[in-house]
Amino acid sequence: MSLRLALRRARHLSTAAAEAETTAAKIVNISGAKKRLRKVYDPDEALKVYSSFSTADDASAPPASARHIQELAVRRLAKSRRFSDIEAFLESNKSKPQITEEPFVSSLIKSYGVAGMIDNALATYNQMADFGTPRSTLSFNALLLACINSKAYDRVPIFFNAFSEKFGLVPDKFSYGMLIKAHCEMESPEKAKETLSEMEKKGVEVGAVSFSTVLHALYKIGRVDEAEAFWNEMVKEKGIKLDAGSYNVRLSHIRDNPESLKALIEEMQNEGINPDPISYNYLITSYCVNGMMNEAEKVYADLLQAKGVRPNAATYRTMVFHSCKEGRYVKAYRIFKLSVKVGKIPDFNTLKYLVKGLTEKRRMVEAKAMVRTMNKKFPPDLLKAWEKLADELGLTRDGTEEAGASKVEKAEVDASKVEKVGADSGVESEKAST
DNA sequence: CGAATTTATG
Repeated sequence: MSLRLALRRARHLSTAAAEAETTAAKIVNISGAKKRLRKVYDPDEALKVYSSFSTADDASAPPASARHIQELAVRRLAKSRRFSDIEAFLESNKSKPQITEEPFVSSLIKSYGVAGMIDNALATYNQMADFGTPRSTLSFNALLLACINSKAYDRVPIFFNAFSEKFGLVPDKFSYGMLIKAHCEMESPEKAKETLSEMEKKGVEVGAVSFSTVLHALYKIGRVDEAEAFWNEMVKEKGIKLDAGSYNVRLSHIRDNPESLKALIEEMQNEGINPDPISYNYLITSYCVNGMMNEAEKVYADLLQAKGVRPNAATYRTMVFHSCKEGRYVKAYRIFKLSVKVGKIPDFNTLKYLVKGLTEKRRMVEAKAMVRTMNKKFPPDLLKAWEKLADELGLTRDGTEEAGASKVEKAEVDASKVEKVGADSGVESEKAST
């Protein structure tokens, strides 16, 4: 008997070891690396995943995916403010043979942008002559994007003019799109509008994105009348092709009136444009803050049934928060469970609100289940605060591992029930017992 | 698979 057990255990251990070895040392497969990076929050681990992957295949893999993984790793490092590591890592790529390929250099430039290191991005762009890398709008746009990601908006028009002239590059709709974004961020919609006219003059297509960027900027600085006139001008006179994003900009500025929101969503459907999750989130939020929880729930329920649209993480967060606010904690808990199932879990503060509410309502089973679930799901930086919260609420015992402890706790709960028949505040006795 | 846009922080 014990031999069989031992054998089984040995086999189990060896598979586990083999698995650990494959994940740590070699990830040949790209989607595997991506999956793993999404879960790995330690920047060193992220770097290891990236380098094991990038050394594993030099030329064979689709380079676009590899570059995406590089940006993910840089993002993780930047979050921990490990800028010298980022520099060392990205600079080391400059000795690789692919440095003569423009997409490869562009990826380095964009990665520096993601890290907020705009001077390194610019230096890399200037080095391209030394590398012998050809220039096109690809690297030009990468540099502009790096400025935007670094929030160095004032540099965008400077680089835009200087480098397009110096290297004889013809800006495309993406270049112009980023120039427009920069002007909008610097609160000068006039210049953004001028850029739009320049695009028309040069025969570059003005699409929904560029248009929506300017529209949003106008609303944001409170020029509502001008925004509406701009919509009429561009849509009715110039026949711009709209998308859900354009309508979402308008929806975002109808806050207090759920009926108007609903009407505008119907209008977009009549125009043949499908509302996206963001559109529905505006409607749901508006119902919630105007005390129309049942209507909000109906939109949410329809969204779960609908084909082609899914609730996103913000949908679950809004529904959980406002259900809690209305005291509907069990309903909120059900929504939370679904969000876990689909991997779109609300943020820490929302879940804090929920677990506190469940505890106050004496829904201990649900509260403890929640603590256990999130112990597995939260990244390390949030896990500490979560464990502290669970401790304060007296939820650290999960009631299954230690039978004795859970019995004692159960007895205490029952006692408090008997003590205060009809009273609904069990919070104090809970605090006292911990 | 991807270049530029748009939510809510209660």
